Amino acid sequence: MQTATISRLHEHAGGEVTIRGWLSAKRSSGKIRFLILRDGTGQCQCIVEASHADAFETADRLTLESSCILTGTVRPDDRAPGGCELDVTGIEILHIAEEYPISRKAHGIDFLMNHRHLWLRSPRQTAILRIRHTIIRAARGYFDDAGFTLIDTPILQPGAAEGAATLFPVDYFGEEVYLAQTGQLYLESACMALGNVYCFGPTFRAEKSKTRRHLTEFWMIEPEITFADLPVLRHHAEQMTTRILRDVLEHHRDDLASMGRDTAPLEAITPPFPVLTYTEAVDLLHSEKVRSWLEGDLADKEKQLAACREELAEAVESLGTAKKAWQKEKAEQQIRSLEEHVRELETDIEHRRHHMSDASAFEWGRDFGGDEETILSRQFDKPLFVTGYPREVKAFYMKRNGQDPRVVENMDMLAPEGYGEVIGGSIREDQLDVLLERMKEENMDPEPYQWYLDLRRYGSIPHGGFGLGIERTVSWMCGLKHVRETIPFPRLLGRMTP
RNA sequence: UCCGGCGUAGCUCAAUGGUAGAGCGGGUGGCUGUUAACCACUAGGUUGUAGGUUCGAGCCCUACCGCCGGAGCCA
Repeated sequence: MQTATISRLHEHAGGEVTIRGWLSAKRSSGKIRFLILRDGTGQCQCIVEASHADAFETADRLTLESSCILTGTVRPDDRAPGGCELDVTGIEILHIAEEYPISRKAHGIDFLMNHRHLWLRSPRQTAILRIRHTIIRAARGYFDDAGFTLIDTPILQPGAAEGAATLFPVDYFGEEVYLAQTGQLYLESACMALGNVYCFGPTFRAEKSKTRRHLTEFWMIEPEITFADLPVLRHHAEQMTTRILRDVLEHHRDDLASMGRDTAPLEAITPPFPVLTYTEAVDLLHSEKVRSWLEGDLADKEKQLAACREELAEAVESLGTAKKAWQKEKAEQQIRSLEEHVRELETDIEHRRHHMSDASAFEWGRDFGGDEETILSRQFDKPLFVTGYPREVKAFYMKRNGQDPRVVENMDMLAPEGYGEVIGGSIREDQLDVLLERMKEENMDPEPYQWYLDLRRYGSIPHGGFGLGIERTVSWMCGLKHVRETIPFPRLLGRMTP
């Protein structure tokens, strides 16, 4: 007797095997029972006929999410979702589950988040988490293959690398320290020892942001590259992104399809990616091209809204003709989701009206907000690099541009389809006096940074790096509306459990 | 922090200021190929909390709590 995983069940066609897992669904019809077993590798429909009296009786005792061991014969069958079925001859119960709170019907987000530990078992969530794994492996694989050394940077840190207002304080034996918001400063040190390095770990931001793009705890992969200039940084960002796209598309066709992700926009992405300087981006925002695009986009949305309202009217009508209670319920559910869609489109349209005035009125020197990012990235069907932001809106360690001292040598990479910033990076300021001057401008006390400044005292070199936000990347690849589904246990403003 | 919306059965939601309901899920029974199966029966409620208005409040008013959406903030 062989034990098999569901994903490899087809290899045992005709043979007798044992599979172990959880009951994810059960249907019955007279003298036949259909058990859908889930084992983490896949789902399999298992048939129990009354002729196997023991198994048949046991099948009736299984509740949703009960764990069990099934023995039976593997039979390829087109009627089965996975292509294979198991004709069950024996059932061993491991545990009879209590009434499972998550049904196959609709649930609200609050309920699902409160049951995140169980919600993870649903097919959509497992698909997302598998893709997350592939993205992390691809990103790390890219740097591993390119000869980078993995460096683990500390999570407990004495001070701020970015704005101090967004740090989580921790009581460290009576001293206030902070959770890391980047590994960068430490990574720069390691870079001077080992050459090209990268870190991968959690980072923490105490921003009171309640948006679909923010978590208070999220994961970043950050390379730091010796003797680099901006084109080198962009090259690595581009190649890493391409590698991630390739691996996700190669290994997750089914997962992406199961969550309704249209892969065409992902497949269309090939290097090179477009590049704009900040100044060019501001000009683009002011341009006739963007103005007419915004108008066209607004018209599109209004058309969608009209269509959606029409659909809503039809749904209301079908509610009137529904006979069965469940048909009525279904129609009501459809109406609710359409109403939600209408509301979404209405706020979208309102935002776009603001966009039009905001874009033309955008002043050089301001940082781009979500709106500007969205407009810019929507002009391209590939990720967009924006480089050379004004010094004032960027961090102290970014290298000043030699030709134009108003801007720094930085880059953001904005994902297409409105997903916004997924990568931020820069060349680091490598001159001690310039760095000190910059810290003074920011009212920073150089004392706690002496160790960091040492890197500019003992063999300073040009170098730079960037950070890729894992959750935003997962959200983009999966086509999700919110990053809360991209991490197993999201930490959000006002949500800590489970 | 600000603006808006919501809070009713385990879940998703109904209910002109006038007897709290449906579907799903649970339970019981039926059906030999089901795909969110279906059919019948059944149990299940301090309407977020605390006040107020009213003959009467799930519904109106006030405060608070919670969640959602958006803004601000944000490598």
